[in-house]
Amino acid sequence: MVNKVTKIQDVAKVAGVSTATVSRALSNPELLSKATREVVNDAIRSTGYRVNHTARNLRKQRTGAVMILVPNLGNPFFSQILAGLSEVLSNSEYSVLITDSSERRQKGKLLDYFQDAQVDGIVSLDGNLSQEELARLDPGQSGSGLVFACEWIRDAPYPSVRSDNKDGARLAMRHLYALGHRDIAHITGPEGNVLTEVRRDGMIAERQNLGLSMQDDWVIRGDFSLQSGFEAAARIADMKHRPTAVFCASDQVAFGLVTGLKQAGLSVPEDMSVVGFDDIELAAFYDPALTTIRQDRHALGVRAANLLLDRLADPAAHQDPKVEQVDVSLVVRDSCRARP
Amino acid sequence: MVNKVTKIQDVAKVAGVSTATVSRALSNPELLSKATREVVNDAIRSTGYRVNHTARNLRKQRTGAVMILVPNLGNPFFSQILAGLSEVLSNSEYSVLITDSSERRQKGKLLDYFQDAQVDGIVSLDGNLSQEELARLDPGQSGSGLVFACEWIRDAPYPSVRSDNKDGARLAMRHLYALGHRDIAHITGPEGNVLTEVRRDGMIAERQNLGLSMQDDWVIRGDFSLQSGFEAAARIADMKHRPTAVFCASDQVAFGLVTGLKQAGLSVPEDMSVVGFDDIELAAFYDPALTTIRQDRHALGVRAANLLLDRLADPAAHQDPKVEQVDVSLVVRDSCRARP
DNA sequence: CCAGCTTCTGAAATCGTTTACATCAGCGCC
DNA sequence: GGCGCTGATGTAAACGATTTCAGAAGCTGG
Repeated sequence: MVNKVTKIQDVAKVAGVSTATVSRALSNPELLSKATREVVNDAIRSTGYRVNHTARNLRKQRTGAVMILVPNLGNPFFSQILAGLSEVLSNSEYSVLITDSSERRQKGKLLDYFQDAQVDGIVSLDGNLSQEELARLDPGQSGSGLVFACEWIRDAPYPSVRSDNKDGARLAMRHLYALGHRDIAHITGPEGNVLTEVRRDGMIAERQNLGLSMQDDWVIRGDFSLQSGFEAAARIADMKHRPTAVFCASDQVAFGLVTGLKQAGLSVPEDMSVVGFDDIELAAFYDPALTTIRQDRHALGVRAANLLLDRLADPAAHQDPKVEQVDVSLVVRDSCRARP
Repeated sequence: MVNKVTKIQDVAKVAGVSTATVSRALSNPELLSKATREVVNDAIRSTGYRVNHTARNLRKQRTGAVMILVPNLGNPFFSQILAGLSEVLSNSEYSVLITDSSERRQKGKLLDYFQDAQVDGIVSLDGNLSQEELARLDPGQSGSGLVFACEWIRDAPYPSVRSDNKDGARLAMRHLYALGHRDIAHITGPEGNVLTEVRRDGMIAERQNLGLSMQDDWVIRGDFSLQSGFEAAARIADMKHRPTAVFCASDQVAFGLVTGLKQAGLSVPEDMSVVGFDDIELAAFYDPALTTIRQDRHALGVRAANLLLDRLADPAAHQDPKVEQVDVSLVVRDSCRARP
C-alpha cells in the first residue's frame, strides 16, 4: 500500500482549479484572487502536498543548490564557519553541498567535479584555486555565483568576506610590545596562502612602525598545523639569539609550539610569550590559556552566505566584487608575560 | 554570447543517432554495438556534454542526494567523520547535503525540514531523534535509507556503524588498574546520550570485573564539553575521599578537567591520572600529552557511507539492520602515572 | 526461403513543475 | 453600445533526461 505522493495535479483536482493556479498560489500568490488563494491553500494543507524540487528546478533552469568548498573537512577550524554558512543557507531555498577540495584535488578529480558542478552558487573557503579551476567554476564569465570566505584570491574580482588579518597582526605585535618584548618571532602559515602573507606582512609592517629590528630567522615557515608549531619550537630553542616572544599564525601552531618548547625545557609564559591566531574554543582551556587573536568564524560564514544569496537573488545589482571585512580582537589570557 | 550548454539532443545530432542511444551510451553502454558506442562517445567528448542531473533525477524519480545529520556542525569532533563520509559519497553518484540538527531543532524547523527532505538516503550522527522525527524521516516505513554513524538509537531497527565503546571503557579502566589505581572517577557525557550510557556502563562493568569498589559521587555528569570537564575538576578537588584517576567520556572533557585541576592546585599526572576518549588530534600535543581511547572517526564515516550506498543500491538485499562495530585502541601518552 | 531469434536502434511518452499565451468576464468611458 | 483595459484563470508547451515499446536488420536452422 504505497502512499502515492501527492502532486500538483492532485491539489488542483481537490481545489477545483488548474495546475497553473496551484503553482501560482505557491510562487506568486498575489496574482490570485483572495478566494481562490484560500481554496488552493486549503487543498494544499488537506492533501499534505509538498513541492517536488527536482521538477521545479528543472523547469526553472537552476539546481537549487550551492556548494561550499572546504580546503580540508578534517580541520576543525572550518567547522564554525560551516555552521554559520549552513545556518543562513539552510533557511534559504537552496540546499547546501559541502565538498573537500584538497581531497578531491589529491585524486585529480577536482576539475572534473567543477565541470560537472551543477550548482547555482559557490562559497569557497579555499583561496588556492588555480586559474584553470576558476575557469571551470565560472563558466558564464559572470562570476556572480562565486564568493570567497575567510581566504580569497589576490587581485581576483570575486566578492569575499574575510577577517581583518592585518589588524590582527597589529594587535598581536602591539600587545607583545606593550609587555616589553622587542625580539619577536613569527611562525607563518603555508607558503602561497593568502592568510600567511597578509599576517606576515602585517607583522612586518607593525614591526617597522614600532621601530623594531628583525632577524631573518625569526620568520619561520609553518603551515597552520600542530606539527609545524612543534617543529618550530626546536628551531627556536636552538637559536643563539633567541626571541622572547612568538606570534603564531594559528592557534594550532601555538599549541604545537608550546608543547615543543616545554620539551626543550622552556616554559610558557615564563621563558617565552606566545600569541596565537583564531581563538578556537580550546584556546581558553589550554595550559597556559592562550592569548590570541579572535576571529569571528561564525560571522564569517553568515556574512558570506548572505553575500552569496544577495548575488543570486539579483545578479545584475551586485556586480562589484565587494569585500567585507570582519573585525578581529585581542583576547588576553595567560600565555604572555612582561619581559623581565 | 552565452555559450549555450549542450544537451543530449545536441550530442545525438552530432553522433547521428537518437537521444535514446546517447542516453544508453551513458547508462547502459553494453546495450550498444561497439561501433555506435564509440561514435557517441566521440560526440560526447567533442561537444563537452555533461548530463543534467536535475532532469535525470526527475525522470528517475529520485533526488540524487543524501543528507547527513550532524548534531552540531560547530563541534570539531564530527569533522573527521564528515571527511570520511564525504570521501566515499562524493565519489558516488549522490551529492551530499549536510545539516545541523540541533540548530534546526532549536528553531523548531527540523520536522518541517524532514517532511520536505527530498533525499534518497540519510546518515545520522545524531542518536537523539524523537519518534516523531523518525516517523517523518522514514515515510515509506521501509527505513532502508536511514543509517546511523557514531551514535545510534537503542533498540531501533536501523543499521549503524559505531565504535566499540564498551571495549574503550574496558581498556581505559584496565590501563589505570594496571598502573595501580583503585579509586577511579568517571566524567560522563550528557544524559540521554547513548554513548554516555554505553561508556558509563562499560566502566561500571569493568570495575566490577576488577573487584573495585565504587563511590557514588565518582560518577560525575558531564556533557562532552571542555566546560563540563573544567567544572568537574572543582568538584573532584573538593572531595574528601578523592579518586586518584579519572576516566573521561571525551578528550574535550579531559582537557577541561586538566585545566581545572591545575587551577585547583593539582597537577596531572603527578596528583591525578587522566584518560580521555576519542583521540582528537590535539590530544598528542596537549600538556601533558593525553592518554586516551582512539576512535577511528574517519573509518566510522567511510563505513557508514558504504553501508548506506549498499542499501540504496539494493534495498531488498539489505533488510536486516546490520550493526558494524569499529575497533578502538588505547593510546598511552603522559597523562597517567603509576599510583605512588 | 521463411519462421523465429537476437541484437540494435528510434519514436514517443513520461517525470512534476512553471509560464507564455489565450481567454473571458467585468468595468469605465466616450 | 462598443472599445479597450484590467484582473483572474486555464491550456499547453516547455525543461532535459530515461525508458517502454516496437520495428529493422542480421542470423540460424529446418
